[in-house]
Amino acid sequence: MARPKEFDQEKALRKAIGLFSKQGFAASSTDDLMRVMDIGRQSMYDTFGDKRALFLKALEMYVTESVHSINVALERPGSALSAVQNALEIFAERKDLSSAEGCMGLNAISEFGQRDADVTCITRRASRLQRQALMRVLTRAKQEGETSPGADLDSMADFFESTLAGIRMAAKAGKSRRALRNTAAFAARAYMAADRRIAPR
Amino acid sequence: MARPKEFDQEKALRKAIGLFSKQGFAASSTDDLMRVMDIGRQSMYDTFGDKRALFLKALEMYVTESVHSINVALERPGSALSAVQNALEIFAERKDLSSAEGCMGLNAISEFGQRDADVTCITRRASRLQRQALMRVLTRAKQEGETSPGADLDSMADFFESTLAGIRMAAKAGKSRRALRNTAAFAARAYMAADRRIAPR
DNA sequence: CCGATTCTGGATAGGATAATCCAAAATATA
DNA sequence: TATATTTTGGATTATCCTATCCAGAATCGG
Repeated sequence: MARPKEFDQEKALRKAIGLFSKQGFAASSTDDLMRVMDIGRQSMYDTFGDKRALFLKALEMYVTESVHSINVALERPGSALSAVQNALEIFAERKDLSSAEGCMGLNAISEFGQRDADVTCITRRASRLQRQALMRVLTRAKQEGETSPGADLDSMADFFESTLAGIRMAAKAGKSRRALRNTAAFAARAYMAADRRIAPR
Repeated sequence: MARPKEFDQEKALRKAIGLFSKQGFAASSTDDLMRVMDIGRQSMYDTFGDKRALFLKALEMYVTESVHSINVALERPGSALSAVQNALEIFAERKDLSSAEGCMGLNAISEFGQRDADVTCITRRASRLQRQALMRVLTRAKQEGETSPGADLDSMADFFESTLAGIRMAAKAGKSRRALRNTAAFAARAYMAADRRIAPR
């Protein structure tokens, strides 16, 4: 047989995620990528294809893990609304929320908008998965009487997603961990307090 | 004397803002810029300096106007909290909130993080101006008894800023105008409902 | 030990890009 | 009209970047 690959593909991808998160796609040269991934040029092209393919693989991996970690929190047993609140507060503690790294998913949306079909496909699929989990827990909250019967779950979901994005951007903008925590806590409380006042559709 | 400049610098800057908002700094070539600004290469370099200087001028103009328009809404006479709510709802209607354009300020933060001192300086100054206006109106709300006496104004301000960022990103991610409106409305109501529950520092 | 495959590293082609230079046309004031 | 300055557009240079190619070293199974 042949010589086996010497590097850990997953680890290398994580390194690439780190660089892309910092610098975005356009500003990350293949030389930079080689350096942070600590592999040869040939290995990089053989294993991941070209720079764009590498970016898509990295993005896929990032958003999958990101959404998963949020959904785990959302699916916590017990009070549904508490799970939502808790998910927000856990989110504000994530270590990848920093000015240096930032969220690769948001960066990708920021850099490509909706112009790149492949990027959009990946982010939208992830977004859909998260939305589904969110709607499940909100529906449960309604069924169990934690929200008013006429609560507008879609608006609540929009607001939740927007809050996450806001926290991510605040982190990238250099806000302190304390500020992120405050924002999440405020949103979490606001979340519970507000639904009572929302008119049904 | 000499021949006067034939193009409107401000208009040209706005065109540049449009392109940078769409594509970011790195992905906008000088050829692209010339084309959208509809001026010659020499005129561009003579008037604005190099690409980076042009970007900084465009960013400066963008964030100044953006913050100003929000602050005008925040300083509306009458109920202070209503002004805050109204500012959110007006914001959700802004025409520059679209998947195609996006917010140039957020794009810049996303692309450069805190690594570029000049970019950071511009965005931070704008952010500070907005924060000041926000704190003024929140302080007034407190003084006039619209919030609880122990309301945590800093957290409220953090939350407000985060909400704006969240709406901007939602727009860039392709959400419908309707979703943006819902998010703003929900946040606005949440905003009023929540402060009663926030513990003082 | 041998053959097959992969790794490493450097070389290189090909294209895009930023920025400068240059010369001719245009337009203001004196 | 004459002069000075700017505009315009093309040509140019030098650099950077992506991606491929190549050759020798390394490592596995048989």
